[in-house]
Amino acid sequence: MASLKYSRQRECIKSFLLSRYDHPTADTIYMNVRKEFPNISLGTVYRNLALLASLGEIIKITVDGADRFDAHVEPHSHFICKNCHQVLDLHVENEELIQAQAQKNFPGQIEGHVVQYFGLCSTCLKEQQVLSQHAEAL
Amino acid sequence: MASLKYSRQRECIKSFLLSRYDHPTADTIYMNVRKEFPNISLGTVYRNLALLASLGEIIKITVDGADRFDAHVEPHSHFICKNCHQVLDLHVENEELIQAQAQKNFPGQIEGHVVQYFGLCSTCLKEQQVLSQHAEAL
DNA sequence: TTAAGAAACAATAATCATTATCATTATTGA
DNA sequence: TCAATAATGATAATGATTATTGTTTCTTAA
Repeated sequence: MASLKYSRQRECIKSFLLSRYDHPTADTIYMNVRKEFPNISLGTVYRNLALLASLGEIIKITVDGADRFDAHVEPHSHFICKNCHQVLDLHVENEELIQAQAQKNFPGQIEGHVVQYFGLCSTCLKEQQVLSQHAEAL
Repeated sequence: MASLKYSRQRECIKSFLLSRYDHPTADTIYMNVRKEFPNISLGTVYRNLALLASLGEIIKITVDGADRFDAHVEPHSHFICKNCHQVLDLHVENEELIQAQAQKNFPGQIEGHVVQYFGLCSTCLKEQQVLSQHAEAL
């Protein structure tokens, strides 16, 4: 019961995600998987993303707007640019220590944590600097 | 232009949020504010929540499901129970240090961060322990 | 005080992301 | 090969949020 059957669509979704490091949304995944399966439906994409996430084979990243997905499951954090909204990986040394620290004050059982950082990515930072130089010049 | 006008509805939304520590959703806020303003519309609630958040007077918490709101803006983190889905406050000593740590490896400009912890709250933890004792007894 | 302009309102339609339904197709194990 | 059943594609439904519209309420300055 509840046994899992192979599906080529699911395989394709997972291998697409493994090839990407930019945390695509369900819609982006849909657009790309359609190159190989022109008739795949968006519902199938969502269904398989939920299944893969429940198996721990991918990670769902809940952010403002549409959820994003990542097949690279080694622990790491994410940086979200408030200007261009791209999601970048960010590995922080010893970040996991905060969980033990948090557990000290907390009567429940902490099983995991996620950290999201916000700000300007290097590209948008440069753009902003250029703009402020222009403003100075006036 | 773009000056802010007082509104009793906005005041009511904010004072309701100040009275609560359980991070209600827009819908919960709507239900409660209706006690004082029976004709208020859900759109007004959303509009004012967005406005207050942009002013920094409240915080929007993006979680799975509906967004939640918090008028207690002192830095603190949140714990989300994976069983009952309630959101609890959690203050972690020195948590802010991870942001400097993260900046070390990152070429952009990190301006903020949020941490969410997951697991079982103390109530659900106890329930689960009772259940597993019953299972042992069989 | 009152008329003009601006901001906020209530009501509701529209949008967007996601989930559910259902008839059909694909996979798997006997 | 064939029966059992999981997965699919198409599409309807849902839930959260945003946008639109016409009306009301403030504010301000004549």
